[in-house]
Amino acid sequence: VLDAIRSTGYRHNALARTLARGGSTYTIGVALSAQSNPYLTDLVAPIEASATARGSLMLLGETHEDADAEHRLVGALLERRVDGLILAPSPGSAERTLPMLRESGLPAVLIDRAVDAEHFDQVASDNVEPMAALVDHLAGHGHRRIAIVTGLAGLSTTTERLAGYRRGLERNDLPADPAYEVAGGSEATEAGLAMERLWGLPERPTAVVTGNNYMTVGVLKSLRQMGITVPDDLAIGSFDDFEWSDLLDPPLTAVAQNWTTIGHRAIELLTARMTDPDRPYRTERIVASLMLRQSCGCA
Amino acid sequence: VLDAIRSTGYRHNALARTLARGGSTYTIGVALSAQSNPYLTDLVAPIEASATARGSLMLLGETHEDADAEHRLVGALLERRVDGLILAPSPGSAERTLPMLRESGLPAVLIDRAVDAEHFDQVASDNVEPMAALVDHLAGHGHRRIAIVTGLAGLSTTTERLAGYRRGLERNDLPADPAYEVAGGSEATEAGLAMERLWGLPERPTAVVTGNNYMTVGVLKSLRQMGITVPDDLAIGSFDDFEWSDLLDPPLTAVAQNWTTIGHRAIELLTARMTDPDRPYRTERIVASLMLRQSCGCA
DNA sequence: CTGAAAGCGCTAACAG
DNA sequence: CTGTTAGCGCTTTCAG
Repeated sequence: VLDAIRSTGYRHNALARTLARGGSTYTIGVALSAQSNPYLTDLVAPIEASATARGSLMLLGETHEDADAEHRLVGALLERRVDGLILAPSPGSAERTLPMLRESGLPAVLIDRAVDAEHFDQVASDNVEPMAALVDHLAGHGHRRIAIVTGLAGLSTTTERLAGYRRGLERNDLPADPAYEVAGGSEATEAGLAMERLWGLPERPTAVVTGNNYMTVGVLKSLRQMGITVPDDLAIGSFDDFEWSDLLDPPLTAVAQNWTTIGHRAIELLTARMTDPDRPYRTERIVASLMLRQSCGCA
Repeated sequence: VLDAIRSTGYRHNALARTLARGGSTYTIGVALSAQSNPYLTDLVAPIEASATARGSLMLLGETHEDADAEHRLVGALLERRVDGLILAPSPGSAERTLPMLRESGLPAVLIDRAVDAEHFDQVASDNVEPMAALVDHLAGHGHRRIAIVTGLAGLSTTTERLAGYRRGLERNDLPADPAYEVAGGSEATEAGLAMERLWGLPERPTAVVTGNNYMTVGVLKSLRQMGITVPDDLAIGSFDDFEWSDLLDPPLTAVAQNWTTIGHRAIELLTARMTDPDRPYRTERIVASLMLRQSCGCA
């Protein structure tokens, strides 16, 4: 019999089994935009570890930060009968994807952007306080004109980090100047342009904070191009850290999100919900840590 | 009827459909070690784009660079009836995974490490010539004692890059000194130690090349710790580039693998094989480009 | 052209 | 305890 198995090249059909059992597929869906998440690896590692532990695989899809693509993707995941879903909601998610997901009854947890605490488990970085702390630190170095390059409008992360920036200004008795809040589009090129605009201001800022890693790169490059010295001409603090930040010139002061923890908590919340669908929804905020290096003016 | 659909919360069952049709699952498997591939995003983007184009999703799994884990993973992928597989073979793949894969008849393409041109389509970087070119360049700067920090023994990439290093030495009439070939274990910490050993040599090298990005980081950190100035005390050239290499201090001269192209070609070869299972096997080598910056001694 | 029936590869609940 | 049968949710074929 076993010989026959060998010679026929027989393989168990997991699909048929699932269908017959009416049970689980041992597959969990992960929907996010890899493009806008360079920390994919960190985030996904704990998810995959936990998946492997229960004999599951990850069905990975790209949302492309697009409500439509996301809707299709989640639909496809639903049809493939994943046991659970981890989703980094795109802008516009709330219109169609989230309602659909809710009605489907599929255990799901939202990551990165916290958008619906009423109906979903969520895990995201605390964006406000760490950004405020970054401003605190810059103010502590004596800066009074601190600007920000903000991300794409409509993203909860953008809103929250901007709020953190303003909170930071306020509690250091610094005036909030709209001219110092420039849009960097969450991406390098636009952020570089935004930086040039800031530098062209009659009253230049002496320090700047950026809303994410891509914008940091854009700002750094445009600074280098303009021949501006960090931190002497301009101090800089980044929201989002790089793996090689201390090899940069100068080493970059940054807020490091704890992606591994986010992934970890996400998969924990997901398994919890899979075992008990009726438990109350939780939104967890993960602390992000301020990594003090030299771009802020520290020695 | 459509109302009923809505109210029942009906969803098409893709599994049942596949079973009934005996057709494809519209899922392609991707098996690699994310841990050892920081370029995951670049690599995966074209794969996912192409998958999306044909209405497929990616079933992603980790090999953990472990023959056993890899074997289980590929088995699970097979049972889930993926339409095709893209695999970055771990060391030891040839013992069990590749034979199994071969017998299964599943369209597959091997990436990153070229290990079996007889029975598989493969896509990998050209490792030899770019590494030799890096040595050429260093020799051109006048260096005569050029060392290498090599990767894990047994990996085809390690072997090939070492071969490239030796070819580079030879064609510049430089002697090959075994003391200058130190093992960095493909990972940062060990590479840092290897660098210290190199520096402790009676006849120190004046330049060093590294076998991958992790080892580059390790070497750079250990250099910084030892207070060695790049490129004055020691010139350095890296196999593997970083997204932010030109922001490093000094900007890093590196061989940049073209991961996007690798992913692109992989998915092309895969679809080609899916449509014609009997076509001859191809191994494609993707050119890697030498990015000249300052760590090599260029102005 | 609509409607019933068979079957995809399995598992679970039956008889024997 | 082994062997048969029904049925998971679909698609396809074949009658009506």
